[in-house]
Amino acid sequence: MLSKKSKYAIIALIHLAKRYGDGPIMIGRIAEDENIPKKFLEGILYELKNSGIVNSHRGRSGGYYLIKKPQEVYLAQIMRLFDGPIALIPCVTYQYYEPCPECKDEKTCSIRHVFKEVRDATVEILKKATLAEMIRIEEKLIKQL
Amino acid sequence: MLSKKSKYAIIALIHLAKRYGDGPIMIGRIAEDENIPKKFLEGILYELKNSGIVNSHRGRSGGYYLIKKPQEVYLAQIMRLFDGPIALIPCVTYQYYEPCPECKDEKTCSIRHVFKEVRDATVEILKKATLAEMIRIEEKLIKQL
DNA sequence: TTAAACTATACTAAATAGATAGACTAAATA
DNA sequence: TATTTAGTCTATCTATTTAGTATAGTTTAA
Repeated sequence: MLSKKSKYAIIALIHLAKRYGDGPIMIGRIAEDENIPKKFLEGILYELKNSGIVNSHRGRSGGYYLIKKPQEVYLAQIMRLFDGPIALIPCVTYQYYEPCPECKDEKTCSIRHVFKEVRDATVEILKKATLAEMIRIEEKLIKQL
Repeated sequence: MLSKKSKYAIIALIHLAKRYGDGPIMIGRIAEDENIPKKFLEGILYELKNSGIVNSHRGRSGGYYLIKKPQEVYLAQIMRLFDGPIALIPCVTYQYYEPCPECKDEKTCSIRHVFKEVRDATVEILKKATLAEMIRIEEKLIKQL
């Protein structure tokens, strides 16, 4: 399951992406608009800042804003930041590789083979899902109502 | 991530599927061959029995055996049994549906839309992955060595 | 100079994961 | 029929993670 941290991060980033170029948005504003506990969101935005996706200004009329372009931030990246690997078993991750302790031979492991397929399919979808694309999808869904 | 329970269940079921029709296999045998803690595996096989995938005989020469055909047991089913829904957010599951508390409008939610795609792609792969198919994949991988 | 807003660390409650313990029941066989 | 073997079933334990709160700052614009 996607953690609340990832979910809130995605929601907050979409919020910022919709206002890309408008200057800093206050944490309290985002928290209220998006129904996210403010204190919790503070920590999330702080991590997003440390990883170079957003930036902030302090003090009065401060807030957070996106520094990457909305079409350059994709969900896979955000999820990896907060939840770690996207793969469902550690032996098919690139960045967090670990062998399965009970595995007899990784090269012939059918479980690994299937979960690698799952991982590849998932990553393909989550790399296409940029913030810009998320906004586009929402607009499309609204039109269809 | 896949839980150890699901992983061990899949391994044990593949073990039984390879010996389908050979009569009961002891828990201790499976545990030793597959490097799974025996007591832990007991509980797992017990759950698999209660959900009608395997059956068992007690006493001397007892053990577990598959009652469903290897081509009728697929990974999605095993994972749902031990780990719950395959979807990454509860608003796109069929069997465990729950609305996201922070969601403003489910019908136009782009996050939901993308994670529904992920879910569908994952389920498609995990439904094809029957025990019979897992054995076939392993054989293919061995030949390729 | 003050209040709004971010920075940083630490803490806690609840849930879950991974496993173990132990008493019990059934079946085979010597 | 006594004994051994192996599954049955419930309970417990411990460590980790998750989700969220608390507190004590520091910056900066108005």
